[in-house]
Amino acid sequence: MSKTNTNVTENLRKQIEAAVSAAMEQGALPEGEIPSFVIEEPADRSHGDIATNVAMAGARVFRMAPVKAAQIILDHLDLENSFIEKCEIAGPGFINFFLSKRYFAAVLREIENEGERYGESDYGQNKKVMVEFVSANPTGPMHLGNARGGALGDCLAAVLDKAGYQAYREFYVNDAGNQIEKFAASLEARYMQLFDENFAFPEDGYQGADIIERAEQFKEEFGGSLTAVSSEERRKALVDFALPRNIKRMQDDMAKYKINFDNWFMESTLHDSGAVKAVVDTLTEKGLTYEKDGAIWYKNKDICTEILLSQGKTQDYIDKLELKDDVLIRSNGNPTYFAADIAYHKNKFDRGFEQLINVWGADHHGHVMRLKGAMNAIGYDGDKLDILLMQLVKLVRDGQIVTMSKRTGKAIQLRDLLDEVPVDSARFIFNTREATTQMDFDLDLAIQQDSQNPVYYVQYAHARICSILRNLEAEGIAARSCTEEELCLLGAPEEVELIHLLSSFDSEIISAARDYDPTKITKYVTNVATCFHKFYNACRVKCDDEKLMQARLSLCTATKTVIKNVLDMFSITCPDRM
RNA sequence: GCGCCAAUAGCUCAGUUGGAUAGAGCAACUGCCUUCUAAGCAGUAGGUCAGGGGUUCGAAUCCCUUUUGGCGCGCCA
Repeated sequence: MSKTNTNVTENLRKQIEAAVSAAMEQGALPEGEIPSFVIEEPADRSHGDIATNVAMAGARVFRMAPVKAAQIILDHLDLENSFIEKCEIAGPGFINFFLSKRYFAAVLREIENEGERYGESDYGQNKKVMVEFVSANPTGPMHLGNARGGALGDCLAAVLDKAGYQAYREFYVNDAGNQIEKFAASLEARYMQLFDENFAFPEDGYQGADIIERAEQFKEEFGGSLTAVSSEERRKALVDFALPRNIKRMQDDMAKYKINFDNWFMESTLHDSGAVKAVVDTLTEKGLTYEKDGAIWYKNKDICTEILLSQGKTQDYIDKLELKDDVLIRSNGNPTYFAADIAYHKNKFDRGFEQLINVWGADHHGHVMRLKGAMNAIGYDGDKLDILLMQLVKLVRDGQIVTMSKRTGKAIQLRDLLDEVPVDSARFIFNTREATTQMDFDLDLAIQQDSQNPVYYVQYAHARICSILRNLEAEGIAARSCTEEELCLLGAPEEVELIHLLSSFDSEIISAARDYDPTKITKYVTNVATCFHKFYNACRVKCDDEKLMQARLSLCTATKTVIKNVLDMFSITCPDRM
């Protein structure tokens, strides 16, 4: 909410509580706990600007019909010096409040004063939050799921910043471990096949065409020099050649997608520094590991059982989960991804982040509990690690679902998407569906540059406002600050609805930050655009009444500010004309 | 088998600390530009909120259950 809005709501809550207390003291209501109640904006404006269910929520305590209790509360309610000019009892016992026009004037003046800062709040108390997202394997090109994760993660971080957190964007590069071995073997096979087509390709190798391309690039630059050396040397040379190029390609793609990570964190640094080994030693010292079949195992079952019991789950429920222990160090001496991940998240906490958010594909959900548990096990707070699970995207083209597969090499890659779809469109559309829901990405629609594409609808509202301002300026009419009296001329339903919506901008931001859900903001700004278009059709800005015209110009400017603040926040262009 | 996520109009989806008559867009039909951008707006039509049970003043929303779909249960990541 705008500060104006917040103040009104908070004051009203206190005033209602005071009224209930007073009624109880005077014996008009039976003594008891003040019930918890809601203050909200009714869906239907004829029910007022603000409504509360206090009388219904307290029906049991008050021991009387909600409508009667509501009247008693109203009798004890002191609304002097507030923005509320009228209240009434309605329906099953709601109390509806009607705001005075002075309130709407105050909202518009606040937006004018705050400008590009409007929408910010100190909700996050400047806490350092890390959002880790995309973190695609550098063994191949990024896919459509990475595109969704990128848009969601980047915009989530933006929302957190706006809500008063210090958000930090990080990309974790898995440049070590098993998949790099596979990458090496695949590269080697593709390289050797350029000289001997019968050279065997590993069964579990990466089949993508990009591997062949890298092998060909190496051959172009260095010829067949690697055919004569040992397999070990050959693989190392190929990985040293291909990996930095793959990482560079991911960085280029992310830059094109307008995502700027604060840090690209290399998994290999955790192995090189001994951090992975150290964390395994820590767990061993705590008695949480054991050896079996030549490997070192982590007692995941014990740790998770303890956590689940503390959450009130039954032993029966836990037994059904069939929790398993996990390997930290393989019998061949190599640490697992899991071991590195524990070290990585320890490292994040050690860098001073108070809250960690990871955006993961839903296919990793089996990994969530064990990682949080491991954080607890090494003395950190697993509850400060939140995993946002994102359902995978289905790509639709010409009404047909296109299945994605790295192995077939036929999948649509993030790069293909960005070649075809405008960045604005991709960033916006990926933020129109909650992370938890499966999403069909309609490629034809996203490419379409017309009104069906939601981002154009919002941008159009902004361009329209700019056009109005331009036209009036050409006639020598400049927008100016208005007096409260002038702003109180705004009273049409379309004007009131729009102001209401504008006033709730920072509460929308806070709500999106709290729920880790940036899609709330794309929905919100779409709603702002709709309300503006309705206002535009119902009320002419340019008119004979100079004061009314200026008041409407103020409303236009305030709307422009909110739309621009949202689009800027999401790194989506905000054109002045279309 | 066990677990996680989902199911709302013909299609794509909104709709949470439980609230008043369940909403948009697309598709169909009807209107609104000699005045600020028609990439817009207004209206008509379209519903067993997957089925069933429960909790209570009140359920799309919370609980149980059935069905359907996606995902996961590795010395992969």
